[in-house]
Amino acid sequence: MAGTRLFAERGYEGTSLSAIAHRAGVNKAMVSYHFGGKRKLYLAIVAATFDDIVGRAEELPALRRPAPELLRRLIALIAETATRRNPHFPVMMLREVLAGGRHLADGTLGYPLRVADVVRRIVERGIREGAFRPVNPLLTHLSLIGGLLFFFATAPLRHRLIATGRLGTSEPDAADYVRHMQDLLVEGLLARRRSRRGRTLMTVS
Amino acid sequence: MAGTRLFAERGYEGTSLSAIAHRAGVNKAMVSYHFGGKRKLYLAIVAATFDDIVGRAEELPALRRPAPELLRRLIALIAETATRRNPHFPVMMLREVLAGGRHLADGTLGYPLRVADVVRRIVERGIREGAFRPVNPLLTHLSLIGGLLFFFATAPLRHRLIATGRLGTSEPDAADYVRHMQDLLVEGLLARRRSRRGRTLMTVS
DNA sequence: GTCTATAGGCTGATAGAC
DNA sequence: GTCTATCAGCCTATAGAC
Repeated sequence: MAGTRLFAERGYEGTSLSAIAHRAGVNKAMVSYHFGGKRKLYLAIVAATFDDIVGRAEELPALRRPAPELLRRLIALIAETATRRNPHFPVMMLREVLAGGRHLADGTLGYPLRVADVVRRIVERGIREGAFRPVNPLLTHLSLIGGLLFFFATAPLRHRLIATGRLGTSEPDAADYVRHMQDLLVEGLLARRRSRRGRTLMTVS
Repeated sequence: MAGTRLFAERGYEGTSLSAIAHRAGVNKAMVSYHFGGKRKLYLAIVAATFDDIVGRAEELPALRRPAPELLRRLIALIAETATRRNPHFPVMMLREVLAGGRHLADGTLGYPLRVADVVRRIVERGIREGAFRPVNPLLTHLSLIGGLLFFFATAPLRHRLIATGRLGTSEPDAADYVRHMQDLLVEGLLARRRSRRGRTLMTVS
């Protein structure tokens, strides 16, 4: 889909039919003719983007593997989608949740819920099996997905900062970030005998 | 600033001067008169939003406290900003990094860098002191900030899903998420004798 | 199917009265 | 300072030729 990149880079309102038609090498009347207008084109792109990743993620809980391994697999799966299958997925997803689903029909709105459900099933299995400490699955989901989407969605900004010599390092490797998130989550959720948890510090003096 | 909420909810291109003027109860000619146009108004709002949180975060490394505590404080500080000082900060920040800094002048572009630098200094101190395992500070920064911004920026979507009865639970408490992120990060970065790390699983069969 | 031409509306900016 | 009126430009959608 030609408009995917434009919608990802500039958002729904920031992208005009003229720009899409120009990039696709056709006339802008063609876009309305084939997709029924800008809104319908956008919805088709979002659905195609989310369907792939959510469908693949939902296959994971059926595997009879230990929860920590499933969590590692889910992280790798999302990263593989973001790097190879559809580089625009993280930005599209973040743009949609930022909009609060204002653009979306009810069916499309459920995609984030389905991902949250996959994480919930994996985390609850890990707690049941004694591998994870008793942690809130929804909060785990939010930190996991948030950390992953943020990494891939901010790649263009990092490239710009690197090009102007303002980011000390070079672009971190996606595989390194996958390992980082896998280790952070699995180590951070691990059940232990003597926990050091309990310090809140919500108040900042 | 009256336009803050509109820019946060609908983005730069999705917000018109007419809408801002209407919400502020003035004429749209007034907005251009006082701020010099839509772009300058937006830049002023972004700068005001980022200045507060970045400035406060940069005071942390000067404190002579253990690194894990500083990390907990940083998380609490960002959450306090997002809940009490400026509820629109997470969405504004995410929108800007998604745009790759396209809207921003060079000075404003540096705000994310300054937050990353605070995390880097805390993490490097933790490694030096033997509290943290040798972890990449930039990757730590990305997972930390990504997880935090995602939680607060997705609150409107969650409210909508809860209102239509599609999210099983009620809205999670912000203080609970702060504790979750504090525990996840500090536990996940903790130095241990026998590490279980090393499984990559980047390839998903 | 693919194009050009155009309609009708909204945008941001500004001139000018008060 | 604050307003109304207006400008030129862009937007999406579509009618109609081929």
